[in-house]
Amino acid sequence: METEDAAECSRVLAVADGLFYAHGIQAVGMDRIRDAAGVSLKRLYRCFPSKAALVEAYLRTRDEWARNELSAYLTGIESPRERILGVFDWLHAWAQGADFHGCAFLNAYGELASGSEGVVRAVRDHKSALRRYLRHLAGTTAARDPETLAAQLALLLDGALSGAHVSGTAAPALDARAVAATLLDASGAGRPAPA
Amino acid sequence: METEDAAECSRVLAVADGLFYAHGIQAVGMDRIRDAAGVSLKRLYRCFPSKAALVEAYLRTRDEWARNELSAYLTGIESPRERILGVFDWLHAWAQGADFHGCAFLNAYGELASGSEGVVRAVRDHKSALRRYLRHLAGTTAARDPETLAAQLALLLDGALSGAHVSGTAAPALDARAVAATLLDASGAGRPAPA
DNA sequence: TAGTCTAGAGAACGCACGTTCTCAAGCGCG
DNA sequence: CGCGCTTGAGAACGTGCGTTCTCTAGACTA
Repeated sequence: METEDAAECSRVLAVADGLFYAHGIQAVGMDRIRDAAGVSLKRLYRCFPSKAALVEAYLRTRDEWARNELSAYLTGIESPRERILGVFDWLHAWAQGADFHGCAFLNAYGELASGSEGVVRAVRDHKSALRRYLRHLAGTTAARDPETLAAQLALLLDGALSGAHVSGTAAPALDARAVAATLLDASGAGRPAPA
Repeated sequence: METEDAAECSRVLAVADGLFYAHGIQAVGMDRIRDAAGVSLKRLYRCFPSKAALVEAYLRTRDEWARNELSAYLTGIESPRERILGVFDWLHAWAQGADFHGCAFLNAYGELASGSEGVVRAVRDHKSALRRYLRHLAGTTAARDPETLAAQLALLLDGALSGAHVSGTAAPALDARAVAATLLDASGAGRPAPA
């Protein structure tokens, strides 16, 4: 029953994740989550003591999801340059899906930044984790200044996410890819990584 | 009284603009706007028949404000290249101000996209107007593909706005400026504009 | 079988907020 | 002076929603 509870809570979280991401957090009430998950409110509140707790769990889930998806997508790509460009290919593929609704973190930030300290923390944590990952990727190239390169790539990612979301097309991901290629060319990243 | 009414409505709009932008649209109720503007609810509703109408007026105001500010900032800069880089200098200056809270349109989109057709239209109108302006600036350079350059600059702008908002620093604007410089160098924009 | 404990379904509560209504005060006009 | 119209301030209403409470039905135990 311990494990049953955990499984149920996971299912609730998965349902909430889908609804929050698709329709926004404020637009989805606890009743709707209850109906979609097929549990009673009592059980729902046993899993997550408040909507705020559920929202934070949702953001943690999204963070893990994005990082797992991205690193899985990049697995097997040998060239550092191609791995970085692959970030934008991944985004392009994601943005083409019918279930794409932009960056869950930027959305949550816009909805709840004023009034929820936990959300602000979760968003910043996610962005800095992503930044570290890009820094890591930049470090595998011969770029003269990997830190700056990572900041610029993060910028492109945010811009492409916003642009794709608002415009409803995946084109900004390709624009961002082209910009990244230009940056890599200009940064000296074309040469093999230093020892 | 015609003009008095108009002046009062303008004042209401200015107050609403400040509150909406600083705290978010959902977080600011009509009562708060009434108190801050010092008018009765009746007069408020005479100026704007609903909160939705007020929000749309707010977005139109912001659109005009941003475009006027930007073009004023760029006035007098002769070099096409410097004018484009100036866009990011302007953003950097804006983002350093205490009253900076990111892009009003991206914020509104995140808050209200699901459930307000008018907001979606206003956001897209603003973004495409900005895009046309960047396209115009790109056209004054010798860039081989001004359309693509404009798309890339728009991307940088969105990314820098998001990044500056979430991080609470103006640094992303400078990152974006550096990327823009690299793009201009790579696009052939350094040469004088073609006849 | 009788008693007790649990869980589920949904009603109920409290609050926030957009919008409308009430009521009284002020002011022009016959 | 007296009548009606407008205005302002705030109460009131309806709704939505997060959270809690109630009531009933079933299961387990002695």
